[in-house]
Amino acid sequence: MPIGRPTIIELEPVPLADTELVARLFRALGDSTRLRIVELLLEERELHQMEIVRRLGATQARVSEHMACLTWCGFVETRTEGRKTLYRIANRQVRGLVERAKRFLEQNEAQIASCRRIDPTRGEN
Amino acid sequence: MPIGRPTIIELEPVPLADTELVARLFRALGDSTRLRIVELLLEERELHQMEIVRRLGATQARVSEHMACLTWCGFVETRTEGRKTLYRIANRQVRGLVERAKRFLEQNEAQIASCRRIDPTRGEN
DNA sequence: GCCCATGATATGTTTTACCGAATAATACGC
DNA sequence: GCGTATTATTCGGTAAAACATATCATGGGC
Repeated sequence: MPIGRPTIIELEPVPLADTELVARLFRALGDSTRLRIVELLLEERELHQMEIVRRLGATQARVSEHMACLTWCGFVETRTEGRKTLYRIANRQVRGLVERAKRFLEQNEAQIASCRRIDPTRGEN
Repeated sequence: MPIGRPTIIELEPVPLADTELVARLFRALGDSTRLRIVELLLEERELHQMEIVRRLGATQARVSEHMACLTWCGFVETRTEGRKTLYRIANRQVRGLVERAKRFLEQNEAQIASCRRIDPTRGEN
């Protein structure tokens, strides 16, 4: 390989990622608690768990489980410091996904808010 | 109101897309039946409902409901021709979202596949 | 060592929403 | 009009998964 500008990594021709897995990924971000955590971390760079608990006003157990999910799935990375576990967003793609969703929402906010299929009890706004 | 070019409706200055709504959007794509429909339409450009029913091997009622959801939320647009309703992807953003998700998945496939929090019965691969 | 702060896990309950089956509405051709 | 192809709706059952509560594990500071 010749020396020169960094090689542009050719993206594999999409290994046709099983649709079910893509759906799972969307579901991972489809819970509002998890998404609030992600947005918090996008703003704050790095937080430890109890701080997240405080900001969300959720129980510690709940946050712990969601952090495990987010970390396991690769959205978040951890680092230990003393007793604390510090969490941060794992890579740029996460922000990209969330921002794209927000941009889509700008044009479909009302529709999505009132879709009876998704959160039936709350629909009919 | 003066005569002339149609007024561009000013979108409200983004009511800071409530996180809950973003989560809802992700949930809309987080169902594998809906996502399969979306991917079908991304490939085929335009299909009517019974054709989708055939390809998915799902019941008509099920497809009908999911189409309603996708249309209502703005992922899909419809057009009537004779008795048939033709469906197509509403805009480029939809493809963008799905492709970004797939690209993310390329690096986290195994993790997401085995996340016990998301589809517990199927986990533990 | 003990204590306390932090985080993980286990259990039972409740909510969400997907699904199949049956039924209804609609529109077109005749 | 009648019959049929297409799409929509309703309802009961069920599975996924979020949640609260309680409990356990770990690691520092003293």
